[in-house]
Amino acid sequence: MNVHFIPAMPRLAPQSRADRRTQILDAAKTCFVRFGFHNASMQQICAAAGMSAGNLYRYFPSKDALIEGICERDLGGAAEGFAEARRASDVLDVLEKMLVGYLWRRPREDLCMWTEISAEAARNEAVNRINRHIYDFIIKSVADVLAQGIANGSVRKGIDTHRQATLLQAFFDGVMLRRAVMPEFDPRPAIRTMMAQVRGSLGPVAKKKSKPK
Amino acid sequence: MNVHFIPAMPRLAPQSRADRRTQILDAAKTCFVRFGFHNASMQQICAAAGMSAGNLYRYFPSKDALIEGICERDLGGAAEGFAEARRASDVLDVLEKMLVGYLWRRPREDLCMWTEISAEAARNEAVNRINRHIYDFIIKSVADVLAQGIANGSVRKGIDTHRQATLLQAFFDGVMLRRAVMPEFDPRPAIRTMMAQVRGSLGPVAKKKSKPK
DNA sequence: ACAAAATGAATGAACGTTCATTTTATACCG
DNA sequence: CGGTATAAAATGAACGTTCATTCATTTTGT
Repeated sequence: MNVHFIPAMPRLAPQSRADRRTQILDAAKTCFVRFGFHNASMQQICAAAGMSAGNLYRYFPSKDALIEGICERDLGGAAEGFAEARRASDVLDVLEKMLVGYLWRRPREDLCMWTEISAEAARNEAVNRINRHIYDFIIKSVADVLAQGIANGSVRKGIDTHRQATLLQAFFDGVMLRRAVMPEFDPRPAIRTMMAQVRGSLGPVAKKKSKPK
Repeated sequence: MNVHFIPAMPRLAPQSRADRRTQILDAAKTCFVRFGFHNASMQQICAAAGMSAGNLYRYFPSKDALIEGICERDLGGAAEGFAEARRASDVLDVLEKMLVGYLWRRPREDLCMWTEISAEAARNEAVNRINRHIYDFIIKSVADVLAQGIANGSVRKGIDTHRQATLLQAFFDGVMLRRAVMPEFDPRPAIRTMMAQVRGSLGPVAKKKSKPK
């Protein structure tokens, strides 16, 4: 029995492990959207992933871990978007485009998923941490974009970028929730109106009402 | 055994039935907030209501019915608030006060509850109907209040009241969700900033930038 | 005497997770 | 090349709970 020792063989098909994980996350996302986080059973997710329960648990230690996985993946995508936005010449324009991109062009399932996660975050410690992480990232990114706008003249000086980011974030969440609940809701008019108002108060100075120093 | 017949006695302590129902709804609300809709067990709700399971089912036929009951009750409360708002002289002021009232002064548990219901509405037919009913009512009420503002001069003419209502509603939902998830979040600065921007675009005409006809 | 009100143990289904087992793929040796 | 050893990959039945709902029975109020 005793064979030499540690011949070792850390075999594992090079990228196969990552592939399996995305395959599982895709299946989980589908199930969570369709049935909700609590009503989706692991067996359903296993079936959707074309895989046995025992094997799935080799890649994710629990149902909660699946949410974590999904969030991390989506967050990565958002990071790219913001990186582009910071390079734009009119940042309010690009913020509006991003809103439309996430709230309208994205498949509605994603919005349902995020809504689900937000609700879950109100009482699930682990999910709450993830949600805060995402929130902090978005607020920071939007504030950065606005600061960039101030630097390049597309946004008025002296505004509180953090507070404005909070505002836009709340609007985003509200529309997300609405569209998750009402598939027929078209968020584009609301987005256009919202950004028009934001431009009114953030846009480059309209030269008016200056207290002479 | 055969006693006369139908001596009948539709006894039931006059208001007792309604009392029991509110008692149950209060208990259910507490549990839903603390554990979430799916994780709250009927046995917990029964215990909180000080009542056996069998008896509870005499008043509500299912767990879903409890959600319906809670929604209907809260909707009644909101109706009163809007009725007052319509009588105000500065409607934007009163809308801001209502936002603070619902998003800050109200116990956070209510916000958690509504968030829970919204998420559930994304996939539960019955809850979705209720949610739409509430949404329609709020949009209509806010639009009415704005129309009243136009009538009494506190809101600029020519705006699209329905679209503005949609905007405010989305903002409301977003803040609700944020506060449900982050107990320490203080929504008042965001509300103040939001309403300042709304005033900028809806307030009585600031006499400026008029294209001479 | 009687029915409404209330009880709470029982029921049966469903769930997340585990584990003893089998399959698959590769590395090593002759 | 072929055979064997090895461990990773994968299986799926089983486990122990938990839960919404029911119902035979008792209590209460008139």
